[in-house]
Amino acid sequence: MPRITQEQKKRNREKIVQAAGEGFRLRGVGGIGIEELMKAAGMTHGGFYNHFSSKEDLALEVYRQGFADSLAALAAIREAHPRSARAALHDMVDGYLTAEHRDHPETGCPSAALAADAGRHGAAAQAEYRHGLEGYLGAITEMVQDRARQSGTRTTPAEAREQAVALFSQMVGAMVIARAVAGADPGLADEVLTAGRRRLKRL
Amino acid sequence: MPRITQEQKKRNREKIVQAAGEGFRLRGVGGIGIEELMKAAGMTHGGFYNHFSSKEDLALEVYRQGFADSLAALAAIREAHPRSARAALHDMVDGYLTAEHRDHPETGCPSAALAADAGRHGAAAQAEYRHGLEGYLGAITEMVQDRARQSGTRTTPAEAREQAVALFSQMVGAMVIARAVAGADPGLADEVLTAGRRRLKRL
DNA sequence: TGTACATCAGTGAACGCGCGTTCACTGATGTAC
DNA sequence: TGTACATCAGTGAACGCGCGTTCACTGATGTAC
Repeated sequence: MPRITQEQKKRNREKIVQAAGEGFRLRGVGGIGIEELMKAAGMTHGGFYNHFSSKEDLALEVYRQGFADSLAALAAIREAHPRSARAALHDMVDGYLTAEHRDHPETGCPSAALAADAGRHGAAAQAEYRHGLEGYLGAITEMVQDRARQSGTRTTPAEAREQAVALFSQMVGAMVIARAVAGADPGLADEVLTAGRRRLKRL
Repeated sequence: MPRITQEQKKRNREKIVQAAGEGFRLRGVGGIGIEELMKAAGMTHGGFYNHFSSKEDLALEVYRQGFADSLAALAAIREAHPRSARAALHDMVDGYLTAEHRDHPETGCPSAALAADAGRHGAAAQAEYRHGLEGYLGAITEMVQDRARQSGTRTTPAEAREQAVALFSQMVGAMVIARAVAGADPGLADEVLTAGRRRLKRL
């Protein structure tokens, strides 16, 4: 049957990245093989190297796209609250620390699902992760600054940044722990998410 | 040369758990093989199954011992500050969110190094992790209660527990993120740890 | 206390298996004229 | 616009490799008498 259209090739590539985005998040980069990923994308495994030079190369693309998606979602939240960064931040926290997000790592935050992997992989993976995280932290920092401005509080850029970093750390930590115990003790997992939500909204 | 003393067997088992504790934390449970672990413990791989029924069985023992060590370390901190739970909590945070801990996962907190693995492994691993975490959260909750009592603040047990859960989530999240970016951007990693320390000590 | 023997911890080769990657092949697509 | 041919994306078999686990073997230990 091959050869196929250039557009079809592009679509196939996207399907591979999509399948890997979900597979890597669910089971770790090392936890799912290329054969299974390609099957999920609707192809056989041999063609993988027409799209990527290696599995690690695919992982980089997954990080890139994961952060791009997260940033887009954050931008949508901000646009939904043009007058209140405080409301946007609350929405962000409430959307993040949910049972839905906990039970579906495959479509969720790349940091919560892949940060441990990133730390263990090569320099390129760490660089890609760092770049994505920096962008995400930048967006949260802006939200914190906007909130301060809107409430008339005086806040230095360094303070806003520090608050954003701490806020994000807490969201990720609560999600990682909630997922680790979700199977054995859903009540404890809920408690972890609730504690995070309540504390973060008290600011 | 075999057979060996019963005491020697016990010591060999401990060496395997020790090697696995470090290897699993550094590279994940799936990231290091039994042959390499046994070599690090000073043996060849064939004897592994005289001590454990499977690799997963070894992972359970690593969780168990990791939490036991963490709890013991926490108890030591509390004993060093018999009159001030506040000082003990500060010590805990300052000891946890350090570059030293970030750069040495192999001897550090099991949650920061293994929680992502725990969530992906079987029911037994999750149950073991849950049990260890529950014990650790209980100890932190006591410290928060002590602090409230010592400062004359009125705090319900539920509030203390919630604070403990949120506090621990934040410590773990900051460490996971700091480790993910440490190789690519040590400055950012430091910033994450510092933001966590400052925010947690402001309570 | 001394002797005979059953036990069993560590050794190292072997097992089946799945992994990431390579490759010869196919035939529709893209292109040069 | 039509024709001839080079390109190349997907296929499926094959590669070497490392994994978790098993096993026959060895010989010092533990035990029964």
